[in-house]
Amino acid sequence: MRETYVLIIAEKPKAALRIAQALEFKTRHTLYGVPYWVGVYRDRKALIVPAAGHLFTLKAEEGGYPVFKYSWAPRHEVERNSSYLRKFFKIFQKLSSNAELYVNACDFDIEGSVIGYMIIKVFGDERKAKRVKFSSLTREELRTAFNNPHDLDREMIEAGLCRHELDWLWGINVSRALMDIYRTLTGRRYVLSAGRVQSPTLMEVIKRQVERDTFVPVVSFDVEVRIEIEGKMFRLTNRFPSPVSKVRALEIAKKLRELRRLKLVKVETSRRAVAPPPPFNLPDLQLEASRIAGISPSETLRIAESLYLNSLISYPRTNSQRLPKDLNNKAIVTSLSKINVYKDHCMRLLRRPKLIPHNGRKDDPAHPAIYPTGYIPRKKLSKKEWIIYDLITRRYLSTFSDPAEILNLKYTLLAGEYTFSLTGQKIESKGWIDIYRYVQIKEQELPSLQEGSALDIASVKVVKKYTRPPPRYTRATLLKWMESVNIGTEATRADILEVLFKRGYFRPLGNGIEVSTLGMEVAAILENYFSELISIELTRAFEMKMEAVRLGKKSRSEVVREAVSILSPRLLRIKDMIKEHKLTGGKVLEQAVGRGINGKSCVICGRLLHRVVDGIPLCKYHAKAYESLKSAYFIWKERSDIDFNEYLKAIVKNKSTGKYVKEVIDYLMESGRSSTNVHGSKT
DNA sequence: GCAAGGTC
Repeated sequence: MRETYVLIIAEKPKAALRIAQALEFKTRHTLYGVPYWVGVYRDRKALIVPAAGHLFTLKAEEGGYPVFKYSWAPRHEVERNSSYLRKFFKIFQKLSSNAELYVNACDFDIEGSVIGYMIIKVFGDERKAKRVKFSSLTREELRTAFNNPHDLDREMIEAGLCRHELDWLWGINVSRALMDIYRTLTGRRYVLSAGRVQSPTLMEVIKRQVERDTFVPVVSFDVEVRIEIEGKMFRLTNRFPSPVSKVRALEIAKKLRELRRLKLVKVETSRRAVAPPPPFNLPDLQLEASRIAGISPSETLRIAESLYLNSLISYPRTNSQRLPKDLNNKAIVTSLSKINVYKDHCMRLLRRPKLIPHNGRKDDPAHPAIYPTGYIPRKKLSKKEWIIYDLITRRYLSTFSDPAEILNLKYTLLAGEYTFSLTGQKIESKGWIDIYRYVQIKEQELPSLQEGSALDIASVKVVKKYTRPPPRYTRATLLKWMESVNIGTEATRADILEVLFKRGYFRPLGNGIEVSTLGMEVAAILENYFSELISIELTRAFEMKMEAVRLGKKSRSEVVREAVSILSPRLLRIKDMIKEHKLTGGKVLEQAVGRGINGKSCVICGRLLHRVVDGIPLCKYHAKAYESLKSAYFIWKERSDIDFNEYLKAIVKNKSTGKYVKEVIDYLMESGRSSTNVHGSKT
């Protein structure tokens, strides 16, 4: 009889190594190029074999849509660029035949449950399977987990399978429907897509873009007072409510000019300590790499991945801002001191009795914050690899460093009933900023003045200010938004953004993102026919259903049936619409994507008519722009008393004015409506 | 070909 053994399934090679170390499995073998470890577990021979994430995926059983038939298939057979998975598939195929027991030791989350379960289901025996549960890969936790193996976590597996199925059902069906619509409209095949994460992200960027494009800057007036001390001019900060209107601002300016002098009524100094930032999690790293070096989030992940595979940094796909408790920071810092640029700072740190990191709040059950391993790069890193490595290392070193000490000096000045302040700021000790030098603290030195002294007002100016639209999204800020609403994961967000570019929904515009006409049209279809898919609420609903499945309160098939019952009629409705479009040679689909049709279009852009405002037929964007234009005029008039025509002229040349607003103004001017006060009375 | 989720 052949010797049998326990087969321990790890999620990835790195985890397999850590488990092997914790369980003291000393023998390392390789099969098909995949490492595995042999040792003794609970008095039995055991093997620890790694997967590489999901080895199986869902595959459609038929073309067309609605499609509700799918099955699990090996990923290397289904997906392009997944051939590296073949060797992992083969090692489980080979080593499963003599296994007497299977232990799923993948990360303790729903995906880990699925990764291990699918291997057991395909190659092994579900009846002879156990699950170990640990939330970090530390020796103590792993040993405890392996000493307390649980039965297979059925509900968790069901929840995981359910997540896969729901994402697949929505994603594949809606994508296929979109492609069908565009093939009918244009006669050409485009790859289009929609999904639980990508579609709400598209909508968010559109929302912001429409806000910007329909934005009308609002004017306000303020006074600016300057004083001159020792030949230098200083602008004072007003400590009284802004006058807002032109009349009021002129009044205040006049009074201040008459008063001519200010009295220094209070001198305050204060010291502020700015604590070092926490070590990086992936979103923070992506944001900083973008801010400092202009590297996109997906490229940052790719580079971090390669640094990780070369053992230079720890696991990068983490949301944690906390370093592991048992990390030997002294050894790492000692090692980093061999790299010239870090030498001095490392030496300073090493003189301390203890290195205590300034950990952040965010945590991740599976992995700690990103840190350099102390391993010195053997080959020369590429320029960008070095930037990322350097960022991570400096951030890591800074987190043990002293706070930055900032000295503030504040003067409070009085002229009549008006209070002003003037503040200076000086860095007294740089602390962590010395090593993490990407943080700028503005310094302003003030001449020293005595309380009670009188100062001449050098100038009083009435200034015009305008409100500004919210900024355009960039890859980095959009990634941060996804994180804030909790859609996608550390590993997938950046890739999903790239998908939106690849589909042609997004285009780069400067540093920012612009949504294309195609993106807007796809969004229109989603809004009209699959409204659930465009809000993050679908994710929330998924989460609640997963939770119900995980608690055994609902079955997977029940949840899947619900999804099918929502999707099915809508998909059929799309099919009907396409049929009707073809039959009538009609405009059905044009309307569905928001394009105007005969007698129902915007006079400005030709998009689908939304509303007739003041006798002008407008699409939803120009209608919104027109409304903003009208309501902002009330405020403008109150603050600066100009007529509508002057107002339009001022708005049209303001660079914050949205493009739809400018188009509305052009239309009003050309059609001769601008001289008519939109509120009814002639100007 | 289409999702989102793991990881090389």
